[in-house]
Amino acid sequence: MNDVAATAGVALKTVSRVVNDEPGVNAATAARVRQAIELLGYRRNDGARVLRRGRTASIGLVIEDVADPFYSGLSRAVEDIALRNGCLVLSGSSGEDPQRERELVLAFCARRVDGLVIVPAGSDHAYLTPELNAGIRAVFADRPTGPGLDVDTVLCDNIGGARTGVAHLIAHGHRRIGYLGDSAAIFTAGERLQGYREALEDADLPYDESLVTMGPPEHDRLHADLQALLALQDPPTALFTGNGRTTVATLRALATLSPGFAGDQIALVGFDDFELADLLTPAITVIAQDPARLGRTAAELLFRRLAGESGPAERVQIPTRLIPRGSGELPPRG
Amino acid sequence: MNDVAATAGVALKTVSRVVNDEPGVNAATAARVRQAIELLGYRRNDGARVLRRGRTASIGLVIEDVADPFYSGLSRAVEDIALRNGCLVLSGSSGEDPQRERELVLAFCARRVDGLVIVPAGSDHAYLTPELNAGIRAVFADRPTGPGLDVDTVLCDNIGGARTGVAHLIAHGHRRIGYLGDSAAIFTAGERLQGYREALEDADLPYDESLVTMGPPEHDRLHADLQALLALQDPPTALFTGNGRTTVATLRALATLSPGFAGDQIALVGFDDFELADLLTPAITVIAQDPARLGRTAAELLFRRLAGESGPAERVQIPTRLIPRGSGELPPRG
DNA sequence: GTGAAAGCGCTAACAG
DNA sequence: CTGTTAGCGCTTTCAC
Repeated sequence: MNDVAATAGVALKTVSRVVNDEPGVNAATAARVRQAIELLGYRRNDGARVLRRGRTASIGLVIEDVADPFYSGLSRAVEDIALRNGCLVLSGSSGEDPQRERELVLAFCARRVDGLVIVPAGSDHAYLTPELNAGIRAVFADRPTGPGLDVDTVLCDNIGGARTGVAHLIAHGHRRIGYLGDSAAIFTAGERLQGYREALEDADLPYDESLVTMGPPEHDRLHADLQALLALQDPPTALFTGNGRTTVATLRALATLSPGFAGDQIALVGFDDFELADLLTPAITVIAQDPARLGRTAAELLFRRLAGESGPAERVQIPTRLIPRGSGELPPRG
Repeated sequence: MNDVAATAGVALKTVSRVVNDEPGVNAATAARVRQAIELLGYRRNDGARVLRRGRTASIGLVIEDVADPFYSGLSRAVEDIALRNGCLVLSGSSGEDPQRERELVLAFCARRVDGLVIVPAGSDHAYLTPELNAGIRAVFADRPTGPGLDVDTVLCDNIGGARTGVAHLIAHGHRRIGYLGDSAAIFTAGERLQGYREALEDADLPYDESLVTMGPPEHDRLHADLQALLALQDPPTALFTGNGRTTVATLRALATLSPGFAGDQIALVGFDDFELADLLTPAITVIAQDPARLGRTAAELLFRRLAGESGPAERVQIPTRLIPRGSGELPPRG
C-alpha cells in the first residue's frame, strides 16, 4: 500500500480510501491510485485489515464428514449463507472424534473467526467457554452440546420422526420391528431409539432388546447383526434404520444375505432421505430431514447473533417428513 | 499478550516464547506465564502471527459444489492432507459460475492463503497471474486452466475412460449408442465426448450427431432429450452418460418414461461411480474415477510446492476403472 | 535467560 | 478532499 501511495504520489490513507470505496476522494486522484494499483498488481492484505478492524468476516464450520451427503448438503447451505453475508468459511471434518473436533474449533478460534457452526462429535464442550467469553458466537447443529453450555442449537425432530416412521410400520401390520441404529454414543441415535420406543408404547407393543442393535454403520457389523436378527426364533418383519449411512449399509447387507431375505421381503423405513432411494426395488420409504434447511437455519441464526441480536439461547427444531415409497408399506410376511 | 506479561510480571517477548514453545525460558518463569495464560483465558491471535510471519498456514479450495458427492469426496481428501500439514482450509462452491469462482479465489488470495486447489468453472484465469507472481501456489484439479497459465494440474483419464466404457458397450453388440453429457462448455464433458468418438472410430462405427445430447444434468432436460432419442427411427440400444449427476438424472428420466423403456431394456454405462449403483436393478456399470485420490494428489502436489519443490508445472493423470455390474452388459434389444 | 524496540499492512481518529 | 499519527497483536532483531 505504501508502494502504491508512492507511485501515485499520494498518502497511504488515500490509497486505503480508494481500496475500500470510501467516499471523499477526488475522482482524478482515485483514478491515479487505481492506475498505480493495476501497475503494481497490488491486492489488499485482508489479514492486516482484520487485525485492525477486529472482525475477520469468516466463520468456522465443523462437521462430522464432508463426504457424507447429509453433511455436504448442510455445508453447502452454510457456505451460501456465509457468502451472502460477505463471510468466508473455514471448514473441517471431525470424523466423529471429539479430540479432532476440539482441535479444529480451537484452531478456528485462534484465527479469530467471528462465529462457529458446530456439529459436535463429543459431548463435553467446556473447552469452548473461554472462547464464548471472548465473544466468539457458536451455533450447534444437528446435535446439542453437553450440559453446562448455553448456546443456540438447531436440531431436527429426531424423536418425532422416528416415532412417525415406526408408527407407519405398525400401521401396516408389523409387530416385530428391528431397530438398527448408529453408535449409542451419538446423540441422534439415542433420540431416534427413544422415538422407536415411544411408537411401540403408543401401540402397546413390548420393547424387545433383542430387536435393537447399535453401532457404526459399517457393512460387516450390519451384516452380522442382521443375520442374528433374522435367525431369531421370532424374527422381525420390518426394520427401522437410524440414519442414511445405516440404511444404505443395511440394504447392502440385505442384498448379500441369502436371497430369501432380499430387500423386498422385509419392510423397511429409514431415517434420512438419500439419493436414489426412489429408484431401488422396492423404493425406500424414509423419514426425510432437510440438511440444507438445517444448515441454513443454523447459519442464519449465527449471523443474526453476529448482527447483535441478543436474548437467551435459542433451540430450533426442524420438522421431518414421512415419504412413503414402497418399502415401508410392505405387509408382514412369514 | 500484554496482559499476560503484566500478570506474570515478565516481558511480552517471554510470553511469546512460552506460547510458541521456544527454547531458552526458565522452567519456573514458563510455569508462571502459563498460569497467567490460564487465568486470563488467553489465546494467541493467529491473524497477527500470520501478519508478522508471512505464511498463513491455510489453503483455499474452490470446487463446483460441495453437495455433489464427487466434489465432497475430493474435499474431504484435500482437508485431510491439509490438516496433516498443519493447514486450515477455506472452501467455497463456485456453482459452475466463473464469476463466483473468481471472487472466491481472489477473496482467498486477499486472505493470503499459502496455496489454492481449484476446480475451475471458467477457462480464463488471467486474473490469477498477479497472484501467482505474488507467490501463491495453485493446483488445478479435475479440469485444466485455459491457455496462458502454467500451473500444476491433476486430471483423470477422461478420454481413455469414456473410450473404454463405450468400447465395452460395442463389445456387447451395440451399434447405436447415445451420449448424454453435461454442458458442452465443461471441459470434462468435451473430453468424454471425444473418448466416445474415438471408441466409435476404433470400431468403424459412424458418429451420428442425433445420438448426442449435452446440457445441464437436470431431470427435465434429460427427460426431453431421452424421449427424442428413443423416438428416433433407429433409436439407440445403449446409452453412455457423461458424469454421475447425468447418470442419476438419466435413470430417473428412464423410470418416468413409459415402462416399455424402463432401465432394464436399454444398456447403460455411466462415467463416475456412485453410491447404490450396485443395488439398482439392473446394477449400473460404470467408469469409476477416484475423487479422493484426485483431491489427495492435488493437495500433496500443492504441499510439495509449498515445501519448495521447483521445476516445471506438472500434469498428473489419474486412471479410471471399468466396473461391470449388469447395465453395461445387456444385449441390444429391438 | 530475558527484555526493548521496530515493524508486518492496514484502518480509526483526527487534523489540515 | 487529503494527510498524519497511532496502534491492532504478534514476531524479529539485537542488546542486556
